[in-house]
Amino acid sequence: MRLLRGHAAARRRLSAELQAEHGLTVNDYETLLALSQAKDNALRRVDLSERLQLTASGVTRLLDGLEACGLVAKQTCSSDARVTYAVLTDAGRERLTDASRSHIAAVKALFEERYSDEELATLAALLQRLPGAASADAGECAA
Amino acid sequence: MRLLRGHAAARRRLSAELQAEHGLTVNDYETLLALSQAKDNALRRVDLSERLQLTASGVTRLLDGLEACGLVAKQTCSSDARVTYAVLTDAGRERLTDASRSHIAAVKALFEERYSDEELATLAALLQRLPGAASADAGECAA
DNA sequence: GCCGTATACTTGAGTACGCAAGCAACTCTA
DNA sequence: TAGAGTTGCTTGCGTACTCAAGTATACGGC
Repeated sequence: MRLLRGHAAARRRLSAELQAEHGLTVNDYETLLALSQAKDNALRRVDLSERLQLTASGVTRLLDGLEACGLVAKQTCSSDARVTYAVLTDAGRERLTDASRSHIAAVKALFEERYSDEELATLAALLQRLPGAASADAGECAA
Repeated sequence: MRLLRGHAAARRRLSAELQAEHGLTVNDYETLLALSQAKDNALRRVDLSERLQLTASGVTRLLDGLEACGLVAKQTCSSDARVTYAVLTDAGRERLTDASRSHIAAVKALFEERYSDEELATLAALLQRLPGAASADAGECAA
């Protein structure tokens, strides 16, 4: 547990940068990223909660915020009236692009400050096995 | 970032177990553990916040709870009137001992579920370099 | 076609933090 | 020894979650 504790500090640091420069939290950012990578730029709330490792209610409120900012929009599902998709708006895509540059650089810096390329690869391979770690990692420089 | 996301899930799982069985959060547990390892079973709030990677206010409120339960007590510092030590009470030590058995087993299980001994060692060595990761790890089976 | 169960989502209440601001005690400078 | 800065800690307020409970829709068996 203690070994994983640095995570909180790292995350906070990245979140603060993202917040200050683009008005996004890490979860906001990753939501936009997930949507940008998804088919039709849309995802069900359930799938987002899986990906972000949040509960359904967490996702509801996260999206509330992003919807209020106009970065994502709701969209109903024609085949299942229970689901509402979150879709990336143009504003959302734009914000993501803006944020990506500095965020990716920040993540890279954080890790390269401490690890060699080889070590990073090892870390990535191992951490991938923790519960909830997703597989692909494009757009986030393998971190 | 995504690679570290499993951390949240793992932590939640451990915290839930600890909570259900012993009425402690992970931070409660680690506070007791830190005190038990400290000289005279006492630590300054500042040192706890460093070790737990919390802000000073977080520590204040964390200790509020533990003090209310009688697991730690306040103690003034003779040489510096600003500092108040947190000291482990007998009840606190007892609770820690109780909780340790199942918690250590749970942590062990969580990691061994996913990693070999060798991989664990590698992981430990690498993660130790993240900001805020402490060095020694006795009493927590290297996780 | 109806009933039980499962799924998708929202809402209310509670919690564990962080940040900013404040106070008191210490230390350094001159 | 007076001020200026620093350090240790607490408090008020905001936020991002969680869990439990509720609603609405879907779907399988009979």
